[in-house]
Amino acid sequence: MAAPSSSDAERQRDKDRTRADILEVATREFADKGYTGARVDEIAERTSTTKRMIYYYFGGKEQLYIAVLEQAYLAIRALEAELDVEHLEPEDAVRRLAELTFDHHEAHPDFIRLVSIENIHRAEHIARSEVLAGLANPALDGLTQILERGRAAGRFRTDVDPLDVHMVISSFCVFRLANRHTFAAIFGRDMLDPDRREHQRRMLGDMLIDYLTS
Amino acid sequence: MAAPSSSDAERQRDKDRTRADILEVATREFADKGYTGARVDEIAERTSTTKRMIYYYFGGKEQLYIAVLEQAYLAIRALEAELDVEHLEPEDAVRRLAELTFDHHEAHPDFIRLVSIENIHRAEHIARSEVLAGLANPALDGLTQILERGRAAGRFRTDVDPLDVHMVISSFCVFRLANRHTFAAIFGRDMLDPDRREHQRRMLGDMLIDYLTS
DNA sequence: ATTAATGTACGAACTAGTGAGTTCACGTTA
DNA sequence: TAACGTGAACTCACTAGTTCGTACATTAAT
Repeated sequence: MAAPSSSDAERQRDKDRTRADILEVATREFADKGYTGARVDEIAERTSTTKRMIYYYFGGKEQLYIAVLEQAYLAIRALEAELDVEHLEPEDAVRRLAELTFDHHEAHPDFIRLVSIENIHRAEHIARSEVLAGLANPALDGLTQILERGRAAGRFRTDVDPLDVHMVISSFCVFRLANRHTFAAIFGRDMLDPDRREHQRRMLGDMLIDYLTS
Repeated sequence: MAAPSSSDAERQRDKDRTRADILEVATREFADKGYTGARVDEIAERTSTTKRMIYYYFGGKEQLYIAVLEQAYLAIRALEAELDVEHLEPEDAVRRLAELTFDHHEAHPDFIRLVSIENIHRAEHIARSEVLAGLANPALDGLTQILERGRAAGRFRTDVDPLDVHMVISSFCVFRLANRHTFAAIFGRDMLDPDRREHQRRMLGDMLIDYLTS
């Protein structure tokens, strides 16, 4: 993607590439083991560079973790910004938004894990990040407009708050991934089973529409 | 409660009490810091006994953690077993069950945290526990009967699976607690705000009924 | 030549787990 | 009844191994 200043073959010294490499490996390690469980030495070993570079570029374990969080949130937000549901009827727009979130979360399990991990730590690292504290959410803005249109058309109930609806969608989509393992251990059912996927996806949309139009 | 063989004042040597004491402190520490973040020394210090006793009674950090999980799940299940909604109309029963779950989760944040933590670890400890692997769920049994009654009476849609409904209820109730911190950091809203509690509680019930009867 | 980038080796602090010995309650025996 | 034996419950100090972070040396680029 990015054109290196030097030729392709020998890119031994490449600040951006080294940083990106560290960040990618670190994301996997943190998502896999949690903040406390992650090992700086382990990250260093899986990188094409050394531990020294982690401290050189990021400063320390915690700052590296915050950088991982920032990158993950920004990437997700960038994807969300692309969804446009403005042109659809309110009902279809809600359903489409829910389904996009559904697909979206399923496609990014590492992000869900990072969020879970960050919640265990009471979001202390997000709070410490200037980038993330109060980061806007495009999906929520879209939802707000949809609900307003539906309400204006007299088709949606009037006592709904966008953030509450967002919460319902998120909770359903996040739960399937975040609680997958205990759910399977206790109930013996994999919530990500492809055979039940379509049913669950439609169920979420149905539920939202039934509620909003009741 | 339990009558000690010796007099009340000096119960220096009490196997059950020591074990229970360790387990209670350990529950707090694990729920607070996660499995990896929890420190055996810290648990020992907050206990009225010593670290050596933890190893004496439980064997090690991991076995102690599993014992904590087992106790937490059994306590929750015992509470759930008490709820009886058999006598209610299907609609009221569903709503009541959802509201009980709602209250229940809110009242046991440590349990929710332990579940989150266990999911980060891919439920490997639950899988290792003979007590927990495949533990029955009274709430789910109740729900199954309610849905059958509703369906038999021609009032509920026929394509609903009890476990899917359970999933909807759990996801909503768990999300409020489990993702409270990142949600607050990003959106600036505390999902446990008492002012919005009733609205959320009713919303969950409405959504379920609207969906089931549509 | 100067500086940015990188590699290696090491250390201070921490952490789970253990070795070895002590205290207490209680039953047995002289 | 008093000395003794016994095993469970308990204390303290220690160790082997890990983990984050850094001092110092080295290489490449301008």
